[in-house]
Amino acid sequence: MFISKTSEYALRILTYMALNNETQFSAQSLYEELEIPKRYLMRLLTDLSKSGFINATRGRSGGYVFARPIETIYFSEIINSVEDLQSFEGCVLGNSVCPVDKPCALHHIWEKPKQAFLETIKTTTLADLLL
Amino acid sequence: MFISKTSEYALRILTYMALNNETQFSAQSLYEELEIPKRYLMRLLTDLSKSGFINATRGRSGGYVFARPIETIYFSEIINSVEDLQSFEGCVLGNSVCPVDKPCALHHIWEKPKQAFLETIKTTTLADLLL
DNA sequence: ATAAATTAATACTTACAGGTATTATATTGT
DNA sequence: ACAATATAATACCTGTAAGTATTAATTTAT
Ligand code: SF4
Ligand code: SF4
Repeated sequence: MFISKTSEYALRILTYMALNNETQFSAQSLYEELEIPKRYLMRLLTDLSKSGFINATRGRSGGYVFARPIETIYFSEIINSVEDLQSFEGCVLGNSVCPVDKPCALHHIWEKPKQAFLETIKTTTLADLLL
Repeated sequence: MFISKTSEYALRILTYMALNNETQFSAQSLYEELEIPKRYLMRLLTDLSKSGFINATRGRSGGYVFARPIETIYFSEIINSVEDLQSFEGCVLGNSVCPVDKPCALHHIWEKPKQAFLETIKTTTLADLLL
């Protein structure tokens, strides 16, 4: 598991586009490169457009370009736009409120890798791919 | 996301039992402590029993006890018994085979937190909770 | 023996993520 | 103007994880 399939798709799309930012991509061209079911890909693209990552232009020579500089687009934001990042924050055991007084041993055990994950996605932008 | 709800349940059950290993727990008593839908909990318990973590005894004063010393039960094994741990190993972008020649930048970015996560669950046992 | 208390097996239902289909809308080359 | 080529909106379908229901099997106290 880790992240949802839709998150994977969103990352795949935007990281691919980031390699040639400035360039305009059509849904068709993205479909040919990335292995994502076409209609689902198209729906996702309008979602990403609504989320403000990319701008869509319709019509004969339309397509998608980044709406913002890729230096400002964090992985956490991408993931959060298609699934709830909050679900990564909570208790490993899925307790919405911690049932014990002081943190159980499992809490500490999980804390390190969880923080490593969250830190990474919160501090890394699409631009970092090009380094 | 991170891990499935069923994994959360399995961990919640076994970590709770580990606090008083040797003790026998009935499904009823576990239901009263842990917040897991009763019937689902009961089915999970027989699954965990089949997986060899716990032994079930039926009948009037039946219940569940650990089938093995908790020093030998790794979190990875618990999770793997209810969902496929393999799905944590692969490419972040969900590519079954990596489409590029040499690791893309995202690969390195993800590698650290992923390894931290996998390392932890592979090296930690239920007994470590009691430390 | 019988009844009560437990787990086991099996099948069914529900909710939701993922995927598909259809129709509408916008842009542009001719 | 019109046809061609894009994206947008909306509704529907599907597969799977999660949850529920029913009945069977096992053990033990009385
Ligand atoms: S202390 Fe344990 S039970 Fe409480 S929130 Fe942390 S992991 Fe969950
Ligand atoms: S290099 Fe990039 S595309 Fe290839 S497996 Fe790693 S993350 Fe996936």
